[in-house]
Amino acid sequence: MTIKAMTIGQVATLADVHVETIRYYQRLGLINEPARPAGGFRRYDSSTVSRLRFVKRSQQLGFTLDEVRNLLALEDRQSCRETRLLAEKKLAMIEERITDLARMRKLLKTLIGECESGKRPRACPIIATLSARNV
Amino acid sequence: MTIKAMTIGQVATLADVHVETIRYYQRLGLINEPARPAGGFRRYDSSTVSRLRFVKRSQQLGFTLDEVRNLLALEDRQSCRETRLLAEKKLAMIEERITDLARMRKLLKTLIGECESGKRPRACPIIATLSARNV
DNA sequence: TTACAGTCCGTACTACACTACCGAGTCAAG
DNA sequence: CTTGACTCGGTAGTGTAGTACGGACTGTAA
Repeated sequence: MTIKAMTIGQVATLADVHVETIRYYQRLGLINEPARPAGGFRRYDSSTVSRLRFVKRSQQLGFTLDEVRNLLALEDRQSCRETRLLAEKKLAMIEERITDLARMRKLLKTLIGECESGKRPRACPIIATLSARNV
Repeated sequence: MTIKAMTIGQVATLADVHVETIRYYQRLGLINEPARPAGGFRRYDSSTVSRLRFVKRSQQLGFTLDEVRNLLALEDRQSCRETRLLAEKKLAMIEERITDLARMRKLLKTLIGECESGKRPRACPIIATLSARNV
């Protein structure tokens, strides 16, 4: 629990983000901005680092920054139920996207397979399919 | 095979895209722009409609417009081998993306499951995981 | 002929998550 | 006390795929 007075650059290094990213998050209201002591540099403690890691982990789970803002609010309010609802919504979106991609994968595989096996000697099956009047 | 002299709006309707989209594709060089007859309106034939459908189908397969440009060039050159290579590259990208999403799905499911079963009575498991020092 | 829908052309704006750049100011080491 | 790295604050640009808008012009039907 090192709660030091760090500069923005040190926070950035610890959280493995760019300084500009921290400023950007501050503009978005994801990270709070300490008061500036009479023209000097702002000082941050390790809670900012934690907060940044929270954001990054949430992004890895597929949450947008807008959704992360909600998650952070829920963290503050300790609202487990609402958090779960958000997570369920995100899960549904991810599953939809996987279904889409699986469909693309299937068609691409079919086309590549036909190409390799040389089933259609004259025309390229991929181009032919893309040019077809109805798919 | 109706090869009429259509306006851009008619082409748009037939290809089920917006007029602005056609103009945008023309700027990108995906669709060629007929000469404008002395201040009048440009006229298009059905090959433009086919081309637009080619673009849309390619997008449905996950190709970006930049990649579609390549595909269109390959269509013109009838290069089956290069087309297949492009398709294989795209397939690999899609599979990678699916793997990523499957990982997200798994973690989200776990977290939601823990939340529902109330295994951890005090803290929300989702928030707790996002706040954790290491994931 | 006149009304009005459609076209032309350019610019600007949308979303998303940053990244780049600038001049001016500040902090810390030597 | 100087030097150099860092910070501040703001604006502007990136990539992707369009969408919106506005003024001027044109084509067509009544």
